[in-house]
Amino acid sequence: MERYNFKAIEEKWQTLWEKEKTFSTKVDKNKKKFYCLEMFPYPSGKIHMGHVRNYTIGDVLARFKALEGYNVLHPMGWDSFGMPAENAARENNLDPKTWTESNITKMKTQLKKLGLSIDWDREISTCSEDYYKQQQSFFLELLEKKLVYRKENYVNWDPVDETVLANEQVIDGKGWRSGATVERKKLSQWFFNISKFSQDLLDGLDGLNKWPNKVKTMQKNWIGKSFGCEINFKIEGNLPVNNIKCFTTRPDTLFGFSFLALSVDHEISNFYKEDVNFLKFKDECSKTGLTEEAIAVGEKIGFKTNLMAINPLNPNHKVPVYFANFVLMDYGFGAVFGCPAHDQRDFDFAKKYQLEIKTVVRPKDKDDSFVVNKEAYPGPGILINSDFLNGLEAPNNSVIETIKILEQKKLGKKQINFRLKDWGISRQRYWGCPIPVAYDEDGKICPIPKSMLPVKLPQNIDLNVKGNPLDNKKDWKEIEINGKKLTRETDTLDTFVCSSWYYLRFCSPKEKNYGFKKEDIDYWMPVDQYIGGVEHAILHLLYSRFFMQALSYKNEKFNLTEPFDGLFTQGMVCHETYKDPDDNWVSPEEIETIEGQKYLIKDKSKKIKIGPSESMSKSKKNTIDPENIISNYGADAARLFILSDSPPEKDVQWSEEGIISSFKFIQKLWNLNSVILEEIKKNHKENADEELKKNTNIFLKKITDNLQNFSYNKIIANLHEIYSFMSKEIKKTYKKNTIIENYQKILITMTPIIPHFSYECLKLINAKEISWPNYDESMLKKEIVNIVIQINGKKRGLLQTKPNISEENLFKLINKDATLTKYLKETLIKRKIYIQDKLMNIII
RNA sequence: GGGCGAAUGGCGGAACUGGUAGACGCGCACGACUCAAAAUCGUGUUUCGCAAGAAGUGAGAGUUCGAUUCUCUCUUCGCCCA
Repeated sequence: MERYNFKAIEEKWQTLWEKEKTFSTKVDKNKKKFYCLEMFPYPSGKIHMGHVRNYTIGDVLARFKALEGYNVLHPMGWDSFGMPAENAARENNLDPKTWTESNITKMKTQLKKLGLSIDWDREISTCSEDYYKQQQSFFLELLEKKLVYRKENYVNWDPVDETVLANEQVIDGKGWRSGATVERKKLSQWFFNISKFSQDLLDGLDGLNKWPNKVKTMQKNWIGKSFGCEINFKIEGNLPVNNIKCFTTRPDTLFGFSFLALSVDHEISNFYKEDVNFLKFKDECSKTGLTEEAIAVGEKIGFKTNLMAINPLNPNHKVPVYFANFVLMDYGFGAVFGCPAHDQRDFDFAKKYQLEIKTVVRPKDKDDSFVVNKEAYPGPGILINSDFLNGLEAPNNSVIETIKILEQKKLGKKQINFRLKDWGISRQRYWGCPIPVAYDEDGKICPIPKSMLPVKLPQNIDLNVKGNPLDNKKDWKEIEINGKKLTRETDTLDTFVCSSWYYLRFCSPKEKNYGFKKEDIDYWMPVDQYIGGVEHAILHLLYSRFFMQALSYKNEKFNLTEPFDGLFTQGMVCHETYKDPDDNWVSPEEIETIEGQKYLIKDKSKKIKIGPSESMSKSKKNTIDPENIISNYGADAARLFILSDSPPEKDVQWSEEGIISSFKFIQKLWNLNSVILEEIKKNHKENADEELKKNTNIFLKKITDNLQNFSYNKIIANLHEIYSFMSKEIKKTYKKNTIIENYQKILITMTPIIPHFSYECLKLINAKEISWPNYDESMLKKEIVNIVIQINGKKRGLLQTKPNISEENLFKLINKDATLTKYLKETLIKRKIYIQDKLMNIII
């Protein structure tokens, strides 16, 4: 038998699809649309297994929907701005554009080898002038609507490289490249006013029924709506300070108040500018780190002021005011009131500075003598030691009641607080979308006129200068508009901005006048199924949702609030990790297996230690190159395996055995195909029986259901089952038409998974019109059912009968069955439970 | 510390709304083909037991005629937030 030549066949079909533009799409109002989108890749130069998984999952869906008759939009593009290009360019002494574009070419070739049903005519790249021109125009639109603004903000500053670092570039407080200690520096930055939409973004989640709950919860927590109270504390002391405002979610614990804590950046710190001790303390704070996480694990330290804060509910109660490292300027007003008994941070702080710890909430199952001593009690309960608040149920009632009282006395007011902060979009880098504004001599913002867009990135840039390369490019920076001398903004936009609207661009990739065309959006949007990694569950998805809100805001023509109707988050691709005897990571390619033991190929005296399977990463050397896999086993085998071992939402373990097994399975299917082709030629006159039709029908139901539920791993099991059935069944004699008809249906269901192979086989049987085969509901009815017979809940036998047998008749059958009657002899039957066609449980 | 989720053979994983636990695959064992090996095909494979049978879905309880599935407590692991 001829071996399946995957190389020739895969290439043949890929060429054909490309030549005939099989997957190119147009708006067609007579057809129902389906927009299938996978998160577009960063063009690093090589695809990795994560891409293979992501795009295979999407492709299965896109192909399935197309066969079902939908007009499917399945595009691909490149998230092509960003730092790696700048770093690579610096290292290799070329420019980011060249590097990026050559990577795109390489990756496109690799992706095409996967046989994806992508409309490449719609390809977009965010670093193209064509794309960022439209982005700049959106920026100006948002600027007009006052959804973009400038403010001073702290950044991570690398004093050696003179550059701003992203949080992940700060490693142990040091710059990732220079190694210099990172400073906090105040810089004027651009912001999107995302917090304006906090409530809308929260409410929108309720309508997203096809999103995983997990992601919705994560977004909800990120937005972090909290209900509380703004309290204005009266202050006494040696400074001209009368009041300090603070926000709290627990005003009901005010009687347990024992200090007021301020952020070191609080405006009151201005009075301590010259205080050496305070400056020392401030320095100490920045050493322990100012991220919320560092604070939670680190020691709580404070700096005592001479101020006293007055408890608004009890004017005789005065407590000291501290600066404390665990208070952030970002939260509330940069001031919190401390109630040590019911907050662990406050508790730790109070212990350290010997402040009062007064219990004001008792758990419901304790009495009023309950006292907090070893650790704070943050749980629910009843208020105690709180004068007129005593007896209230905490926190629900007590918070509401306390706020009422504070409002009546004009000491505070109800407030909703959101954790979500405005989105800082300024980046001091070259390889990003230029922000289309300039400044006049007074520093006034002058938007670049739309007719002058795009503001192009300058070429021949020196990336080795300190700081932002654009800032050093004088001939670019200094411009003249309408005779006025201006200086360009040198910040570029965060790349998250590019990915916040790319799905709109796919609808109208070539539109010149605007980011998209209304009629295209009206037809294609929203994305019906968005597929990508869960690592983007918060930022990218939230930013995209915000972008829709922002574009729709005060816009009569465009009104789309949720971009992604369905969301699917796939799991990671993992692989075993290997180490040599000296504990160095070893890649799978450096290993040889001899009699079940793994050895280093270079030095076979060295035995390999097998570590746990972990997500593929270069640092652990457990990556597998998809290009090698495709050239050794073919795209179909790769697709088959990446889907087969685990449900798509969970992690999958890549293994040599697994890919080989998938490769072999395709060969088996090919052999079966040859047998079937022979059988068709024989032209039998009679049909063996109805088994083939019936089983094909059952198979169709299973596979259709599994496709709809993203149970792609079960589809592979279905394929194995139908293979095994067919290879036995084909030995019987069937009429030519019966074989072709059923086999064709089976082949069609295989096209989403292993398209090259299936289309080749379909061609060999001369299949013409290819659409998703429906199954016949009436044929699914069983003629014989297996009924489980349990005695006292234990399975004791299995009876085969026709469906719908009555309880009496079934019992008669049981009484004829010797293996069952032996359990029933001379005992009283107390009860019989009969589940139609499934089970009878006899209680004795 | 908080939130969410998970735990099933040697391994990856099935089991629809509570109703035959272990589909399908990997691995392993045996057999066929072969001088032999590889490849391929076939058979078997939860554990204990010769068998009849018994036990069995992280641990412990509960609800139920019946629990992998529902409830509670605990353990471990993962992810996110802090």
